[in-house]
Amino acid sequence: MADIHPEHAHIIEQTKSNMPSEEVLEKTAEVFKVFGDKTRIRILAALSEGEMCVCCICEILGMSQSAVSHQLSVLKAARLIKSRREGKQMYYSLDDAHIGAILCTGISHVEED
Amino acid sequence: MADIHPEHAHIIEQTKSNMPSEEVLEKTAEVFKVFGDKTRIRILAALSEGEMCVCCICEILGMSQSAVSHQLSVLKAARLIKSRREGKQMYYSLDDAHIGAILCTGISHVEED
DNA sequence: AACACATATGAATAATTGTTCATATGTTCA
DNA sequence: TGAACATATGAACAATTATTCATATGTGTT
Repeated sequence: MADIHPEHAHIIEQTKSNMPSEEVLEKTAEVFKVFGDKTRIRILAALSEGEMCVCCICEILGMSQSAVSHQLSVLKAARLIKSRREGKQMYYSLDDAHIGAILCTGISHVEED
Repeated sequence: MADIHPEHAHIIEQTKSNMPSEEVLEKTAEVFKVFGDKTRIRILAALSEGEMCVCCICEILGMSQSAVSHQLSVLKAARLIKSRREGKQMYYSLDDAHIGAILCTGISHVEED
């Protein structure tokens, strides 16, 4: 690590004190990490159309029930989606409006340019 | 994969046709994946305070020059940051306002609740 | 040109992670 | 209760990735 130049000391201190806490940054990275997988993004994109059962998600993604279910549990653990049982089927949906907003922001960023 | 129930066929088709293209979803996941690492989030959070040289980033994060430089190159390849040389030093900054906005959205989501 | 400084990069390693396969759990219906 | 259906989950494997170490590249100074 290079030495600290005296003229940098100020900006270093100021930046450190303005940054969010390590805990917040860590949790933020964890949230983005969950968004950072193609299968999970596809699931979220499907659910942004409305609540859906597991077999529909499998069909839309063209993936195995097991693979989808594993990813649903990752999404649920991160509180990006919630579930509701109706008879034999489980219906999943986005946990709150925030999730759809984050997804849209990311998609917009990609679509622009 | 479970069979498709006739009453689900409609929602499956409709959802499929409303979803963004596979290419967009793939790229979106890639962008979020880059946000999905604590070191990179810390770098972005530091840069959201303003442009900064590598040695300052190292000092703020308390990490080795090599580790920081590797992550800077990941961020640059994903066009989340841009760089500018001034003498011996490289100054990095967020690539555009979008990046700060995505970061803020994620942080806000974590901070709320 | 030679040296010191700031940053970048290749190779290696350890850790994390997504999918598959097999099987378990929970629900409905006969 | 037993069979069929829908979903969940544990273990294993392959693939990806973040850091470290060593070294290379690029820039200013003498």
